[in-house]
Amino acid sequence: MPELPEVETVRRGLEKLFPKPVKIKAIRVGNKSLREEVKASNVKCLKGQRLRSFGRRAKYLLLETDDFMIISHLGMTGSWRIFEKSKARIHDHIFIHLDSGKSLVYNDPRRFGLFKVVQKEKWQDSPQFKNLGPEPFDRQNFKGKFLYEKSRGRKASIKAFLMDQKTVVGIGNIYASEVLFLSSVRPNCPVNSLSLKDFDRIVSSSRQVLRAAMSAGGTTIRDFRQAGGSKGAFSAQLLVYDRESENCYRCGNQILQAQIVGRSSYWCPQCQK
DNA sequence: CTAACTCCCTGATAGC
DNA sequence: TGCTATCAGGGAGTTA
Repeated sequence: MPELPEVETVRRGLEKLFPKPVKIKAIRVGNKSLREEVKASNVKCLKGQRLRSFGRRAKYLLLETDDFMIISHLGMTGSWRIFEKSKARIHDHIFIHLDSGKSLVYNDPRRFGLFKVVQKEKWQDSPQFKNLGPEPFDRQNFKGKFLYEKSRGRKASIKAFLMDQKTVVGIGNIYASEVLFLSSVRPNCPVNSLSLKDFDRIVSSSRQVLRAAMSAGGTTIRDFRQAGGSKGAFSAQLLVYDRESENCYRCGNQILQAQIVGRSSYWCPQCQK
């Protein structure tokens, strides 16, 4: 569910709701494991800490406290919500009770998400942050030339390449299809056959799509919710994703759908070559 | 190293 | 109505 725009939307929502540090009064975790087990003994150190800032790296949320960093990944169906009164819902797994009386609650039906607490200064040492590519809005490192050079001699499709977090972070299945539509490149095109010019377009389209999606508060197909509970409005602006057999907004041709390396992909056979 | 597959898990939906 | 099969926005582990 959550790609960069969704994670960033949650981050901004939390920042807006907690502009000043808030103290953690208590933390409670459920007994079902997420991607990794969440032990009460590993999170009890958060009691008494103040939540100071909300960051993001790739699709990971970084909740900074006085001495620790909470690393949170939403998997496919994870969400952070703020409640005045904590009335547990099904699939609630983590409750962070704040001094203000509000509670931050993590809900995740499929439990593909991640929640771990590490020493603040060492958060980048976590294995999750090894081998990650550049951020899409890092103009120094994410550019056409970088993708061009990285792709030489490779056989993967451009869609697999773009979704690989070692190439660039934050792009998942929805936005990969959208980016490639804007770039006029078919998702199954082998990366080795693309030119520097193609990659320049792919880079600028990536930023364009991600920026627009963030402005709209992300994309809700089914589960995604902002921290305040609203859905993401970018669903209404999707050009190809989830539009199989519908007409291309640009040329009118039918949008095609196929599995590419195991994921549903959408494209216009007329606009994308 | 790369690339393709499989699995983790629950819920929604389509088809019979 | 009720059953079964398939699919879903991610990522890690295995295999060749």
